[in-house]
Amino acid sequence: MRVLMVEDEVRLAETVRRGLTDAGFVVEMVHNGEDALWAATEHAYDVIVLDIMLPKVSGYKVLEQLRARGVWTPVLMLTAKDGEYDQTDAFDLGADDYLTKPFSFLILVARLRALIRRGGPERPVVLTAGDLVLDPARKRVQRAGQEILLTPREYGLLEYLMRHRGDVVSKADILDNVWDPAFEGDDNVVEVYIRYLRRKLDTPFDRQALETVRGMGYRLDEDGG
Amino acid sequence: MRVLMVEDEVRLAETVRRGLTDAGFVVEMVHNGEDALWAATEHAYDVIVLDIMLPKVSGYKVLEQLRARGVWTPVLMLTAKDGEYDQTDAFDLGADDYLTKPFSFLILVARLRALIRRGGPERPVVLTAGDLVLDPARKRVQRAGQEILLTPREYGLLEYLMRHRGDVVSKADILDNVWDPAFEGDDNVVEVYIRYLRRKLDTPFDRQALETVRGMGYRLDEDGG
DNA sequence: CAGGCGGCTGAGACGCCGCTGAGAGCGAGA
DNA sequence: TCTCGCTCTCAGCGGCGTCTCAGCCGCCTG
Repeated sequence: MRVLMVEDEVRLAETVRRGLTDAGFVVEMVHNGEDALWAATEHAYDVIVLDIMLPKVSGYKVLEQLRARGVWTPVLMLTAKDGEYDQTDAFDLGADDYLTKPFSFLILVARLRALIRRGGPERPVVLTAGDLVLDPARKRVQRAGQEILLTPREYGLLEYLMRHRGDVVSKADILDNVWDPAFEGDDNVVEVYIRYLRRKLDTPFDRQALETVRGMGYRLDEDGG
Repeated sequence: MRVLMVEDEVRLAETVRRGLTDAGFVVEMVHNGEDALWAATEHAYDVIVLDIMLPKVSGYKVLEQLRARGVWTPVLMLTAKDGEYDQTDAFDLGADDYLTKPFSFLILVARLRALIRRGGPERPVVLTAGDLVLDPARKRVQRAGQEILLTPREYGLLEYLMRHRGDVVSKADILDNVWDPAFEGDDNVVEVYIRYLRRKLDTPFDRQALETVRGMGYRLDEDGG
């Protein structure tokens, strides 16, 4: 279970490394495209985790080079929501699977296992929390099997919360990741949209998935409340 | 498991050959269309991997010739995203399956296995959504058994929607994939053509297959509305 | 017990999104 | 050359979605 991790954000890299190690992977870490190319050609890995945004050589270039050199190790690519290759499906770049930042660590592990086990890609799956189901591809949300109609902003907020289900996320985090980065308005919008979600997801079902953690932010219950 | 590989890019050809050999295939390699024709008519292969961009005789011509000569070996075609046959679905050229470069090696192997095993393409030949039927080979569309006449642009849009039926596709996605990549105009064209399709497919039958998902895009109902 | 702060809520203004009809431009065919 | 069909542009509109605002509630602290 040897993993090559290519990621330049040191903080993120470190936490992921620790997590993967705990999960039983042997992790090799490099921080730029050049080292990645060298490591991947020199050693044999079961899977490569490749950030698309890298200094010097972009992740995409690395992948291209690897394939050109006959290295066919499965590659899971990390893409940023607002990055240069924003809209592009990472499959188009020849990756075997991909995740969009920010991503759930558990999902990362599951995907890596799937890549190693099946030697094949797995389409991004649906996110669940109890009887709450969100399908990113279809932009659909269900609670207890019943379809819930959301506006784009509501959907974006819920997707973010579900990708971090169980975690407390601050209003600042939410604003950074769900709203336009240039958004300059008040935190209050988040409160308003949390309310909208509660009206559609919690109240009608007499449940409480969206929990307020006073002074800290919000948490989406892993079991759907 | 005999594979005939037709590819002129020597680097790529070599690495793929090595990979396929490792995967247990017996690989025969030729580098141009003439040799491909000769080899394919002279020997029996389980599957042919055919690059569309070839010196002398194009991959498309090779395929045409093969079929004309009664060689029905399954063909997996390799297409480039920006190539001459750019927008064209390789299915339209009579291929049994195709991959766009750059491609995942694992997917290539999976597709080849599928082609050999099932003796047919991975994807169904005719696309359906309820009583909506689209035949890519014949460029024909029917609703409830009744033929619908579409202009090329309308057809292209519908085919794209049907290949992604059930998913929400954004206007940007549509523009990228149905319109000329260099198209610089307004999103509004998409709205206009959605309207045209609705007039022909939905209104006369009092149905609604084409759903607007405000702020996100459009979705073709899997059941035809 | 009082004050303050964080979060909740209802109402409402504004602007953007998508829809629509008309028509200009263009190429193919008569 | 004229006609016809297809593609795309444009501008007006209606309405939904987004966000602001002000007042209120309740928790926490001193």
